[in-house]
Amino acid sequence: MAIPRILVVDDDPEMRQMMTQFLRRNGSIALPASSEIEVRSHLDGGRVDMVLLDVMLGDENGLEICRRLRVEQDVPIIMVSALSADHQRMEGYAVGADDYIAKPFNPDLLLARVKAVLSRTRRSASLVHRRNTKAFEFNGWSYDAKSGEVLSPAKVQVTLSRRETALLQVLLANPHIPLTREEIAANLDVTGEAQTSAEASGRAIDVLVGRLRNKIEHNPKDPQLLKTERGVGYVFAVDVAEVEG
Amino acid sequence: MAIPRILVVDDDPEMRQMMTQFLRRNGSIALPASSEIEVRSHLDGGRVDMVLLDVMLGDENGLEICRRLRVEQDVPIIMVSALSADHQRMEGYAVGADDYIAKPFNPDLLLARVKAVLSRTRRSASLVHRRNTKAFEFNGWSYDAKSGEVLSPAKVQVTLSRRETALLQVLLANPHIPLTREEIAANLDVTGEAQTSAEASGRAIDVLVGRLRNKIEHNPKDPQLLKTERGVGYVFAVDVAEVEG
DNA sequence: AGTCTTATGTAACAGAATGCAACAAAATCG
DNA sequence: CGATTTTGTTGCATTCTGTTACATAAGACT
Repeated sequence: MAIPRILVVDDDPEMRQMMTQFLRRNGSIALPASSEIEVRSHLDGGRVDMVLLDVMLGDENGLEICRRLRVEQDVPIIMVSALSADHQRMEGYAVGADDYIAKPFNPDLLLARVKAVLSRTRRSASLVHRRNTKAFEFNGWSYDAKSGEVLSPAKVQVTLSRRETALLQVLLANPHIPLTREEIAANLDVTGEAQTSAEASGRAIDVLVGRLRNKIEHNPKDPQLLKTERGVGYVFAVDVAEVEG
Repeated sequence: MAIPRILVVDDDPEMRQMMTQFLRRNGSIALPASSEIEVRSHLDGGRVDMVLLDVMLGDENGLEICRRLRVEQDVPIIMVSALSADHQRMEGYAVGADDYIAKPFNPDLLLARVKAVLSRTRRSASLVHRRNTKAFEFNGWSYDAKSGEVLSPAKVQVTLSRRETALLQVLLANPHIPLTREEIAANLDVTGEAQTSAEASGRAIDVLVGRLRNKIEHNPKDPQLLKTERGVGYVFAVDVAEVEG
């Protein structure tokens, strides 16, 4: 599965930030939210693999939200709360939560539970869904995201390093959109452990771009695909077609 | 679903009796067991919807049993233990338990959790035929967890060492998820002993990975299955299908 | 145009991560 | 116990990636 996307719902900004940051450091994409409206907009809009839901949300009630979501959607929910008395926990399970964690919690324990719930979801999903592999085509080139294979228009296989592959993926996801070096760097790290995206010298991306150009541009000195936007960053300047893998 | 059949595994007769009676009073069929052998005979023989597994079983280790069952069978497991410290709980989740309950517990809470896990299982499994034994297929290869047999796409049997088998199991359980060396090592051991898993040289996993590659990769120099995530660890980069065992 | 300033390209280097062969230690088996 | 297999350790080769320094290109301003 791809990187898990976790919706963190808490009305206390400090708590919310703590949790999102921790999850991000441990390889998830954490989406902050503080109200039912925000939760719904996320669930309607993009993919969300799990919801961490605080029980007390100011004037809203987490248990109530959980109950409603359970009826409408099939997304795993872990309740988080300062109320740890047994009957409180049972209420959590009663409204259909997949797990219930008492605050304050050990972050590693939270992570363990998140993983447990996710792997359960994954386990069952693998039996039903079929992962459709993605492949891309651009200007005669093709890139198979599954195998990581890159084929030139002449069907010659080109080997990209890990970082070069990541860059290509970022570009393919954003064709015709100029990206700053910061944006590129931020999106490159999404693989596994998110590093501190503190780019020391700032030129790393330039060099990386140069290396990718050497591999996929017909004439690296006069790039047709990966163009420079002076003063801004770089653009992938051709159309990208997404095809079945 | 019919009345749930729950396997209660505890070597303390008093505890076992208390739990089975409580579960029976609350509408389940409770099957007592006190050792891994008994567990297996039940799982092989009749239908079992869930296992309540004590962590300390005299000279046997509940965590170890859990880990083995997880690989071979697809039955929900709730660990039960007097050890409630956070890291103990994490160990429980780490070996794949669906939940972890500390003794002494409120019987009603136990019931709530049992119901939660069961409803989860029901939700996901209702559409598919329920199977007990596990076998896997990936890229033409097959692995039968029960017999430990590995067959190449050409149906040639390959012999893996114990450690190589363990590594393969860890990978099959986490396809497409980058695993750090620490995560791999932790999941390889779980001998129940000190979870310190102090990897002395840290390179043991690298070598192990290399050895497995030599056996299951078409071209070990250019791995298609067991790929390196530089700076992170390793990934099993193909889809894994669980098939009838 | 000519010059200055800044941004980008890139070769060379360095440090780190990984692959791997060879050896050593440990476990297994008879 | 010795023979065999498995597993961990070590050292070196290779690959990858960021940094640096300098070359080149693009504007900006006289």
